[in-house]
Parts: sequence; structure tokens; C-alpha cells
Amino acid sequence: MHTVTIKDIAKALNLSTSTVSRALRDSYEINAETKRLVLEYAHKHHYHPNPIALSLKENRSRAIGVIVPEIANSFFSEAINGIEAIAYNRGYHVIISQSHESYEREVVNIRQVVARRVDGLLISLSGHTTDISHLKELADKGLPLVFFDRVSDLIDCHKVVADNFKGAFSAIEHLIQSGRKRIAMLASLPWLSITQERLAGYKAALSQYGVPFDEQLIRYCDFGADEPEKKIGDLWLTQPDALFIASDRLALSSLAVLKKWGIDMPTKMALIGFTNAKVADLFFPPLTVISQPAFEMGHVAADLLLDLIEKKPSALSYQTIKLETQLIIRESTQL
Amino acid sequence: MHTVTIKDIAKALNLSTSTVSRALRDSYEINAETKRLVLEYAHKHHYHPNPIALSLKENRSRAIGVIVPEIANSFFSEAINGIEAIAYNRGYHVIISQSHESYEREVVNIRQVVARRVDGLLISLSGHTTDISHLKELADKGLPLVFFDRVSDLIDCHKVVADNFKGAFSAIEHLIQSGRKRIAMLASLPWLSITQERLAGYKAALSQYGVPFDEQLIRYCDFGADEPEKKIGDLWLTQPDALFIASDRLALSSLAVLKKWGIDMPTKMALIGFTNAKVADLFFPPLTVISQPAFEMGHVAADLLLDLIEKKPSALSYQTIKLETQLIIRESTQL
DNA sequence: TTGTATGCGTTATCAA
DNA sequence: TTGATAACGCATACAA
Repeated sequence: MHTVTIKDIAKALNLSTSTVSRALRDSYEINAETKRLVLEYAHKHHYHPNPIALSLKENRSRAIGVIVPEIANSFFSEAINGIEAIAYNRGYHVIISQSHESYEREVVNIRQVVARRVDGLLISLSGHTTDISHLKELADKGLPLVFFDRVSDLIDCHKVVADNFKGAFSAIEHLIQSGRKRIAMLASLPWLSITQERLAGYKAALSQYGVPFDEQLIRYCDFGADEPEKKIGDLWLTQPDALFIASDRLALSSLAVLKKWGIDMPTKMALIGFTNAKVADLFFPPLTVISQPAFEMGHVAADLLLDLIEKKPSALSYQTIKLETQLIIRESTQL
Repeated sequence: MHTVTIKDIAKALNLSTSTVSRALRDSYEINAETKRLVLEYAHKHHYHPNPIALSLKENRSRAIGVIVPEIANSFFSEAINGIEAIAYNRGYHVIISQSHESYEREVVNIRQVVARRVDGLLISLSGHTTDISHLKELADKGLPLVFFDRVSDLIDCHKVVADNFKGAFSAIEHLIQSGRKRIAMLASLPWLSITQERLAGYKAALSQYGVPFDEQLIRYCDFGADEPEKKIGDLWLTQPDALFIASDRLALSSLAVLKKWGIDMPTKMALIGFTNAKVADLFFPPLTVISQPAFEMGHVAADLLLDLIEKKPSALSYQTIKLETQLIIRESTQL
């Protein structure tokens, strides 16, 4: 696939490449007629500057990398949607890579994407990432970096997250006010920021309403396909009257499990879980959910990253942006 | 963000860049000791070849472009998942762009991605694309191109699709055998390949079982948010006993509409629609669905595109690959 | 106003 | 076995 270059134009028009380059870039001192000729020829032959050559020269790629655990997870695909919207508007391309919840894969993918000279990186940590030295290194080298959703305390950096504490708090508060006392919690992996914050919100709500905390009511759950069913089975034995699913992905599988078991919701069991608005609207039965701002998160994170890349003063100091979740009450969870 | 280059290694080791390059590439004639030194230094300082420089030299980017209508649609995100898996394994990156079902946006996005010198393009047409001269032009220029899911008859090219005819046929057959006669069809836009094939399957099944075709039972539906409810309302007036939703995306909104109206499924109304396996498993009520092989489609399309890019003989002649859909019967639709 | 030369990182060709 | 040089496409400092 041969594409026309500056050289081709120069040859065709009997000019030097620099003249052509200047004409194309609308440089200050250039003969109007020459410019016209060049532009005309360029247009006619569909000239487009080779971004690879530009990247090499300017040491930038006008592309950002996005590392997420799974694309085919509605939270992340919705977030990517938000990222893409911003990137597109600001003239950047999006290079996507999945860690598949694996630490090793995450490290390799980040290395590859960085090797491509992306101008910055948006990352949501894999479920098995606890060591983040690979990211610290990049931050130290000055690569613009914005974490979203699954962040790490071990690095001082730009972060965009949902207000998981508040989200969990209000969900538990709602359940307590509906007369629920034994609220089981199915959480994601314990070291993840989202898990910790949601657990904190859970505990805070219990404490505020004088409901005793029972360790037995908490289970952590990996991403394996049969994990949720097993863990919910464990929790079932503790005879809870409500189930708080502290993870987007688990909420959906839990729903399937409870249906499979024929458990009457919300009477027998009030299910409440994190998810994103689109999923809640489309798929969920009319149960109460904590809606996460997935699109907005992608949107905000990408905007911040691009500000950072373009050295906008607004993005100078590290900040953690917290986005509101929304408690969508769509059916009484009254006992 | 400075990264170490061949030049840096050469300078540090008092060698020429060509020697270093040869040592790194394990070239034929090179002193074992020199090689050891270079490799050691490279490893220690995390040398990685600059893919942009390579791209410029080799006139290839090792990146493929993917143009889809919407990322945050489970069919496409699942397909992208399949694409990414293959691309990753074969050393390519994936640059993603959404047309948002707009022809204009599709044209612009394709232009941009091609300007990035992607080595090939995977495309699923926007809902409003009828003129495909922008793609013909690229194909003529020799850019490797593979269409998937939403393809066009107007171009002779590699295509990967679901067997929409058969899928629709078996769904309608199933409904008829369950005693349904007035099967309404909610279709996507009429010019889309998927719509036409599914409609053909619908008609063929009716005809085979001697059920008269009634134009009144067909409605075409754009992607606007309130369209499905309106169109289903229209269809409702024709007093159907089953509803065949010939589109992934519409299936979900239709489900929501029917629930909202409190219609008893599947007794009063047998709903059957195209969707993908993951969605069917997780979200769908136990209704019969035509499961689309989204992941597999991405997988197959990406593999074919990369074969094409790498000029594997298997990919020489144009072919249309049809993937089987699966009728997942999970509750009796018996009248 | 235009042309020449240089460099971005890498590899291939040719010379030593 | 190693080094010098050119080339990929572009922009720019400098020369004319």
C-alpha cells in the first residue's frame, strides 16, 4: 500500500522537501502560488503526513494506552467508551490491552504499550496485582499516568475512582432501614482498593446503626467461573437476610446463582450490588443497585490524562477525583 | 521520558551502532564476547527496540485498526475481546474506534486510523452506512481488510459473519413448532446485511411450514433510545403471539419494554432474539435465544486479517466465513 | 522565498 | 568481525 509522501510531492512539483513541508504546515514565509500548488497536489493525491515519522521525530505518538482487566465487562467497556470519546475529540488514538486479571500479563502488556511510545497510560489494576513497582518505575520516568477504578495506595499519582465508601455506606444503610440485620457481603479480592473501600463503608454503616459486625458474613471471591456460586453457598449457611455484592462482575453472576437456586428476591433475600447504570437499566430485575459512573469515569480519567500530557496547569498536582455513585432503589427491600 | 537506544549502548561500550544492532539481533558473524557484553548491557538497562523506528523503516506498524459501531455493546466488546486475544498472541496492537452508528463518523474514523498506517482493518459497518466507496478505495489500494458481522454485498472481500439465515430459520421453526402463528419481527435497519439475512430466514421458515407471511408483522427499528418501545407498541396492535427480535441490541431493550408493560413471558408472548452466549447466560431470563458467537467472530476475523497481512497463502482468495449460531432453548415457548 | 543538511532509532549494504 | 553510511518520512536550523 504505497501512500504519497512529501518527497513525492516535491519531485512532482520540482521543489525541495522542505518547501513542501513548509507549504503544508502553512509556514510564515512561503510564496502564495507555491503554497497553492502544493496544497492542491496534496489534496488531490490524498496526502496525509505519516504519523509514524512524526512520532519518531517528536518522540510522541498521539496515542494513549489503556490497560483494563477485561474489555468484555460492561463496566470497563463503558469506561472505554468514555475514554474513546475524549481521546477522539482531542486528536488521540486509544490502544487497548487486557490484563485478564493476571499480574504477569499486566506487566507484559504495559511494557509493550509503553514500548510503542504511548504518550500516557490509563490503568485499572488487575485483580492479582499487589506489587506495583512496574508502574512506579514508569511514573518516575515521567510517563503521564492516571489510575481509574482499581487504584493503589502505594503510589502517589492521579486517580479517578467512584466513591466506594459512600456507595457501600448508603446501600447498607438502606438495607438496615429496610429491617435487614444479617447482611452478608460478597467481596472481590481483599487487596483491591475497591474492596477495601466498600468494606469500610459496610462496616461504618453497621457501626452507625449499632448492628454488630460478624466476620463470618464476609467472603472474598476470585474471578474464577465457579467461585461465586461456592462463596454464596458458604454465605448461605450463615443465614443472611440480605446480600451485598461489592463488585460489578460478581453482582451479575450472583444474580444468576440466586435465580438458579430459586431464591425469592427480594423477600427472602435482598440483593444489592455495584453495577453501572446501563446494566442496571437493561438487564437487572427491579432490585436496588449501586450504580457506578463508568462512562463518566473513563471520560474524566482520559481528560485528566490528556491535560497531563499536554502539561495543562490544572493537572500539575496529584489528585484523586471521586465520582458519586447512585443508589437506585427500584423495589422495596422491606422485610 | 528518555529510554535507552542502540546509540546509548554503542557509546557506553565503545562500539558502532551497527555492531550493537547485530549483536542484539543475534546476527551471523559477531564475536561471542562482544555479543555477551552488548546483551548484558541491554538487559541491565532495559533496552527495548523502538517500534516506531522499526515501523518507519519497515513501513508497517504492527497495529490493526478496529472500527465498530459501539464498544459498550456486549456483542462488540466480546468480539473485540476475541480480536485482542489473537492480536496479542501474534504481536500486534489493536487501535479501536467507534462509529456510533454514524456514516460520517465512520468515514472520518477510518481515515484517521488508516493515516496511522495500521497494517490492516477490521470493520463492522455503522447502522447508517450504505455507500461504501470509502472502503472500496482502501481495498483497491491493497490495504488488508476484513469485514465482520455487519458486512456489505457491494464489495468482494473477506467477511466473517454469523449464519443469520439459519439462526433466524431455526428460531422461527422452533416458535412454529411450539404452536405460534403470528410471529412479529422487530428488525434492525433494513439495509444491513444482518437484517436482510435474518428476514430471509424468517420468511423461509414461515414458507416451509405453510404459515402466511404478513407484512404488518415486520417493523424496522433505528438505534434511538425510544425507538424500540414505539415499534413494539406498533407490533403489539397486530396481536402477535410471539416476538422475534432480530438484533442483539434490540433484544435487551425489548426485554425491558415487555417487562415494563408487565407482559407474561413466555406464555402471553414468546420472546426470542439474537444475543451472545455470555449475555444469555448472565442476564437473560430463561427464555430461548439465538446465541451469536461474538468472541469466536472476533477471533476468526483477526486471525484472517493477520494471515492476510502476513500474506499467508491460506488467506489469498476472498472468502466469507459463516459461523454457526446456537439456539439455546431454556424454557418452553409452548402455547 | 527556497534549498541543503541533520536528526529521530533502526537495519541493510558496503567497505575495511 | 566491525565500522561507516544511507534510508525510512518529516521538520527545522542554517545557508543561499
